[in-house]
Amino acid sequence: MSLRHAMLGLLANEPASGYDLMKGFETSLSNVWPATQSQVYGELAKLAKAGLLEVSAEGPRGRKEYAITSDGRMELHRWLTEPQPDTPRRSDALLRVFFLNHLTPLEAITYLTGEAERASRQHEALTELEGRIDWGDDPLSVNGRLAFEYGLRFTAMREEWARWAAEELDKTRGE
Amino acid sequence: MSLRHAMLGLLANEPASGYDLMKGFETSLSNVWPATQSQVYGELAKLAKAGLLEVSAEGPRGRKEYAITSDGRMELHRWLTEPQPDTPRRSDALLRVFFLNHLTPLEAITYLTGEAERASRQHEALTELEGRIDWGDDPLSVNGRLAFEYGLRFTAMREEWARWAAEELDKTRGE
DNA sequence: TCCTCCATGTAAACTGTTACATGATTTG
DNA sequence: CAAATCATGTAACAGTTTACATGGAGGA
Repeated sequence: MSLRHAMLGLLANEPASGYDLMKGFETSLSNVWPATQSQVYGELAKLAKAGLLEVSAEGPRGRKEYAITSDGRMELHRWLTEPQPDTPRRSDALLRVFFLNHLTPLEAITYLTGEAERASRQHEALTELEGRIDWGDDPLSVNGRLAFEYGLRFTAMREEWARWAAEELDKTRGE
Repeated sequence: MSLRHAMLGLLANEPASGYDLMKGFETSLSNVWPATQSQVYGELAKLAKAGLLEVSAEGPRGRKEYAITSDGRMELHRWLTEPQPDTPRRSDALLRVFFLNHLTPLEAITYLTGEAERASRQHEALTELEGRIDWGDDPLSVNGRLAFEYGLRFTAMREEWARWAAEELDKTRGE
């Protein structure tokens, strides 16, 4: 149910078309809340119908620029400040860990070192991306940096854990 | 698409009914792959139809016990060893971070310290749970311990990050 | 003219959540 | 006999993904 809030958040900075929003989802938000074009256009219509957005301008090629309404801002604020539940999240990667005993010890260790490498690659990709981004003083940059740091810490943690887990299995294997 | 693999994984240890599986989803797998009763019964039927499971026994109250077939084991093995993509994951919590500039600095800091507290509570809940579990030598325990350690590291990382981020915002606020 | 980018939408399939509905068996 | 537990299923709805479908505008 957060796609709508991602869209409200982007439109709270400036009015934009569905096409413009897609660029936001493909770049800054791609690691946090990916969305498809189908979803975005569908949700724009729903949000406009609900009065949280309105068409603020029309351009060539049927372009419709949407702006957030004051109801939309209220909803965004409500979402940002509502009490958060302690959410359990799904994880493919961890699910596999539960069933590692159905592999040979060697295969299991291969899986875990693979995980470590994936995390490491993601960490590197983030570091590289961080260097390429032109960080400014604008709000999206300030918040983007916080999210970035989260990504760095998360990938580092995952790599360390996977290496540790592989070693644990390796120990057991010897017995 | 991993519900089916969670079910195959559980049934690869021992045959079970839908009701039995639900206990697995509510306990060991609850933090990794929650599932509802509706899903489980529906998927059992599909898996049986696809030949990955078969009804191995029937009991009182219409109980049907399912066992994994060799096709099912092959599919489980394939899933465990297939190359993993570097998956982007959705995160409500991080999405909010991107839009923190639409709150007052004080509200934003409140959000982040709230995040820290949630992470801390989850960490404590895990530590407490770890003590209560009767860890054995069975495969689920061995792998469960690895997953547990992941949870502990993850919640610790999240708390540290949120405290750091709150401080960052606090610095900016002073300027 | 051709290619790329801009731009919007619809339809089908799948996954997941919540609520509803039913009834047998065991235990206190 | 009442309550808890065992046990299975269906229906409606919400969110996501993939594929399809169309066409205008601008630049080389």
